[in-house]
This record gives sequence, structure tokens and C-alpha cells, in this order.
Amino acid sequence: MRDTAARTRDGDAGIRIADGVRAGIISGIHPPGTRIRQEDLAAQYGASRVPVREAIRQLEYEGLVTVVPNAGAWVVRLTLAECEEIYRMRERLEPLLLRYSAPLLAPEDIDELHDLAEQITATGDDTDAFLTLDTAFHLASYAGAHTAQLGDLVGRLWNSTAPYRRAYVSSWSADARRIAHEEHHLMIASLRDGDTAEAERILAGHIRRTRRHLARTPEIFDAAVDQRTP
Amino acid sequence: MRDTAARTRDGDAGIRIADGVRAGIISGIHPPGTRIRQEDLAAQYGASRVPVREAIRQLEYEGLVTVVPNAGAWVVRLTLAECEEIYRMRERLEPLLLRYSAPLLAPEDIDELHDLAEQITATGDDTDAFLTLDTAFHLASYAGAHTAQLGDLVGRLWNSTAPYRRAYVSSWSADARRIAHEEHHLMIASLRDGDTAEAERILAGHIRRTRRHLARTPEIFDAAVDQRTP
DNA sequence: GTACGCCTGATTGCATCCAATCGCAAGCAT
DNA sequence: ATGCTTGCGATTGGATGCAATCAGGCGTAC
Repeated sequence: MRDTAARTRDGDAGIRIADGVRAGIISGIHPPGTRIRQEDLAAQYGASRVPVREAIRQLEYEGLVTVVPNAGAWVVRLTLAECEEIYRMRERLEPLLLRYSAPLLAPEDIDELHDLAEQITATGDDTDAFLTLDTAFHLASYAGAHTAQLGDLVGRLWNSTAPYRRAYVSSWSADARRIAHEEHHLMIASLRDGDTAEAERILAGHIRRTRRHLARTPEIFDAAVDQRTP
Repeated sequence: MRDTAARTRDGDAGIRIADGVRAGIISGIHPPGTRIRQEDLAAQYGASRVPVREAIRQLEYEGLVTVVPNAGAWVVRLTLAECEEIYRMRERLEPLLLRYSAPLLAPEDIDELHDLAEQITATGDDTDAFLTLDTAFHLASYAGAHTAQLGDLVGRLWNSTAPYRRAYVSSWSADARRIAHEEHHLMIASLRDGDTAEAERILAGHIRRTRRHLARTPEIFDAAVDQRTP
């Protein structure tokens, strides 16, 4: 019952808890391996444990927390293999999502993508700025898609790897960053041309290259918070 | 407190409810549009409404029920566009899953696939038998994969469309069925050859063809049970 | 000194109970 | 006769309380 939101008992308030915890996980406040206690969250959000349980279940199905019956919940810790699996899924799904989105992007939407790509190029080695803008760029490229499940799924996959992205993006060389920037611009050019198939290929390559780089920095997945993680 | 399972309060019993309802949806007992009341399920499974709520939430995240706050839950009803979207996702994801599985399939596993394919060929126009065996065949082809998320996701996608599969498979011509059988055998041959890439291509084509046929039978998505479905 | 067993504390899982919301229908006014 | 309003019933959302389970620490036996 501390700071957050004062007892809106209208619609459905267990979602607020899930939103808050999700934000905490993505932003790195709750690193992988952190223990999640129901009563703590209940107190923090001024709610009972019932909606907290629902929130934890939701986050479990989003792949952000691990629930062990009669034991508790922890922020998911990924192995390198699991993280690669997520990237392989993204490599196949995001081009499909782009295929849904591309035909419905207006020229001004593509201009906005161009602006974002320019800002990304200008971030230099400010990792936080890069992460924020890169996420915004890709999500904006999917803004045209009206999908029932695919868009949400891609968002969940992004969130799943969010705690690790900071670590390995900061390990990129200047050259690796430059290639990412160029791929962004190539994709924009293909979108402006109306060549969706080529944009799909560039995007798939973009994700694949990131995955391969990831495989070369396995040390990211070793250290962690460890609070009795199963 | 009727027939089902007598109060096992050990581990986690809300999952039992989800399993039961899921089976009912997949098997067609609860057709799309059916209203789901919490108290009914609670009485049916001899539990309180709390685990029922969790079960409904779980099924919502699996894409099997639609929950409207302060209103209730219904078995998901798909539009043709939504069903096509699921097939497009499967078209990209299942070849990836096969890529994980194929190298770990032993020769005897492939023999089993061959047996299943033979049985499928022998079903003639027995739709129920075809559905059961076809599901078994594809799941068996994925048995080698040890994935954290991909396998479960593919299973969920299959389940989502299960209520509609019966209807459109029964509309297949003898020719359409024969093509499916041949694709099964082609895939087996590629797997036995160790040519995973070719098996992937055949599988993608198999799913794509099914999706295209689906688009030609939109009448499946019209009629339904309708119990105040939103 | 080591291993096993018991006991206590903490945490989760479920049942029961109360409050808020929504849908529907009857009644009234126009 | 039709449209709007108001009240009631039904159903969901949330809070509290109790039972069961698991982890860790201590004591005892070998």
C-alpha cells in the first residue's frame, strides 16, 4: 500500500501488478534469478495475494518468471541455448510480422523510421540510448500490423531476452554497431521501395547476425543474483 | 464435487481444471462460443472458484478462451483471418522445430513415423481417425526436439485451431487427402536421408497448402453455438 | 566426526465470504 | 407504441483466514 496507484477496484487490477513487475524485470531492476514473494508484491501494490497470483501466472506464460509449485517464483534465468532458441524464433516470426505491417505503413511512418535510424546512428556507444531507440525502431516497423497473436508473441520474445540485451549490446564493437545501423537503413530503403520480400530478408539476417554474435559472448549467462534459484 | 478426482490438495490442482477444460475444447465438447462459468467448473471439479480463475487465465494465455473483465469467459471463436495467421505462424515455426528434432531422431523413430503415415493413408475418409493419427504423426516428428519454448508454442497453436480442424478436414477431397499422404512420405524420406533442409521445405509447403485450402472454405467460421458471445 | 531424523518457521495453495459491476427486465414517461 | 430509466438478480473481482507443504537448523545416534 505504498506508493503505487490507490485501489482502483474497477475493472481488473491484477494486470497492474503484472505490468509493474514486467517493467521491473525488463528495466533490470529485478535481474534474472531474483526471488518473487507473493506477500511482498501484495504489500507493494496494496492488494491481496489473489491478484498477485494471477499476475505471477501471467508473467509465467510470458516467459518472464519461473513458478515452482509449493516453492515460489523467480525471475527467469536463461541459458545461452534458450536465448538462442528465442532468437531463432524471432528470426522466423519477425519477418512474417513485417510482412503484415509493411503494406500498411504510410510514407510518413517510414520517415519516422528513418529519423529513428538516424538517432540510433548518433548514439555512439551509449548503450542505454541504443537499446531504447532500437526497440522503438523495430516496434515502429511493426506498427502497421493488425494481428491477433503474432504481434503480442513477438513482444513477449523481446521482453524475454531484455534482461540480457544490455549486457551483450554493450560488448559490441564499433564495427558491429555500424553494420546494425546499415541494416536498419537497408531495411528502410526496401520498405520505401515496396519490396517487402527484401525487407524480410534483411530483417532475418539482422536477427541472425545478432544471434551469432550472442553465441560468441556466453559469459553473459553465467553470473547472476542467485537467491536460491532452482 | 461430482465425478472427477477426489480432492487431491497436494501439488497444484488448478492445473487439473485447465487440463480438463482444454481437453473438452479440443475434442469439440465445448465448441467455440460456449460460455464458461466459474461456478459451474468449480462444482464440476469439486474445487473453489480461485483455482478455476487460474485455469481460465491459463487457457486465455493459451489462446483457447476469451476473457472479458466483469463479464465472463467464452471459448475462443476464430475468424478466418485469425486462423490463417496461426497457420502462417506454424508455417514458419514448425520447420524450425523440425530442425531441432530431426538430428536427434533415431532410425526406429523414423520407422514409427512411417507406420503412422501408412495408417493415415489407410483411414480413407474417417475424419476422426485421420485427425488423431495426423496429430500423432506430426508430434512424433517433433519428439527429438528439446526446446524450452518452441515446442510448447507449437502445441498451443495446434490446440487453438483444433475446434475447426475437424470441419475443414472433412471437406477435403480424396485428391487433397492423397497429396497430404504423399507429403508425409516425402518428409519421411528426407528425414531418413538426413536432408533436414528438404524436410523443412516439405513441411512448410504442407502447412501452406493446408492454409490455402482453408481460405477456400470460409463457411466453417460462420455458424457456431452463440451464447451471448461478444 | 558424520549422517540421519525431527522440529520449527516461513511461504504457498485453497476455501469461504463480502463488495462491485454488468445484463436484463419491468415500469414509467413521452 | 417506443424509448429511457431504475431496480433486481446473477456473476465476477478481491480480501481474509486456514490447511498443507517445503526449507533450514538443531539434536541425537552410530
